Amino acid sequence: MLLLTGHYVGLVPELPEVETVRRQLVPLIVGTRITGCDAHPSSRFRDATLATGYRIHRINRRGKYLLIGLLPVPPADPIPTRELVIHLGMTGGVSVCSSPPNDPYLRACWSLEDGRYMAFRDIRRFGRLAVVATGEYSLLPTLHRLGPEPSDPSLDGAAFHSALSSSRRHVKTKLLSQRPIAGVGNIYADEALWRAGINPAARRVGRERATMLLDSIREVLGEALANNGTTLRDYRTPGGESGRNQDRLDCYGRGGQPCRSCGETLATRQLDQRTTTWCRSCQAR
DNA sequence: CGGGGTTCCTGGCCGC
DNA sequence: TGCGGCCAGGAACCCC
Repeated sequence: MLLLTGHYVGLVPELPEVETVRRQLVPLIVGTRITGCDAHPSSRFRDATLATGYRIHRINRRGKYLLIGLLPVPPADPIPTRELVIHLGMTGGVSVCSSPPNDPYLRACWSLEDGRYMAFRDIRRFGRLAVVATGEYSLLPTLHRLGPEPSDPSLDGAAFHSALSSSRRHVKTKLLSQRPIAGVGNIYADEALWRAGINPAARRVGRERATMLLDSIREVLGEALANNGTTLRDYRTPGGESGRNQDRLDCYGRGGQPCRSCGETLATRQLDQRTTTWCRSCQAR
């Protein structure tokens, strides 16, 4: 029987979805030792085998990256801890199951000491994983230079405004870069910009509006997390439920439909190679 | 070092 | 019904 945690198909996992997966995984695998691994030969996945022999002692998250803490067995001194870093990409998902999965999209499968398996499946292979020395992220440039977590109390309006002011790129593109703040992808960028009334193509955002945008990002991500994430197609939690946030989206995916604030038809266009939906009236330049 | 463009993938969907 | 073509999209990567 397959127990799925974060089995995403056609969904872009952003911070709330990755955090949902993290919370589901903690009680299932923390404390367990990895005894073996089969991995897809692609450089995106073959590092999975390097986790063999380690014990999983914690699961953290930074932005959209899952950070699975590994302790050597037996413990060494000093302890050379490592981390299994997983990015779900667009269609990646992690599952824990009691028999070997038979799945054409399986990219890595770790056997656990208690006879279970942890599997990473990823239809489109946009995900990737790596095993690194703890905190050593130089081979993962986006993680290496990742902005603060939305929950970071030191991230205030002034700091966010400063981070947004360091270049003249479109504000939405800066959000997607993961530099001003970690974990925002296309869905929640559109949602937060709509809520804050900021045009996605703005290149300068004043101090006051930057504070509003930061508040909107925190609200949007928090509400999505409370709803177990956004399901656009086939995401299922271990109990087989969908996330519930897709019904709450006000902007993303609603191009051509009326703005829920003013009634104007929402517009859609490509902005820096990303589909972008916004309200020409509420989010005027 | 920043920014712009390209690439990786495949199921789902649309139109003929 | 079948099929070609297009779309979604995070982040690495390459080049200027």
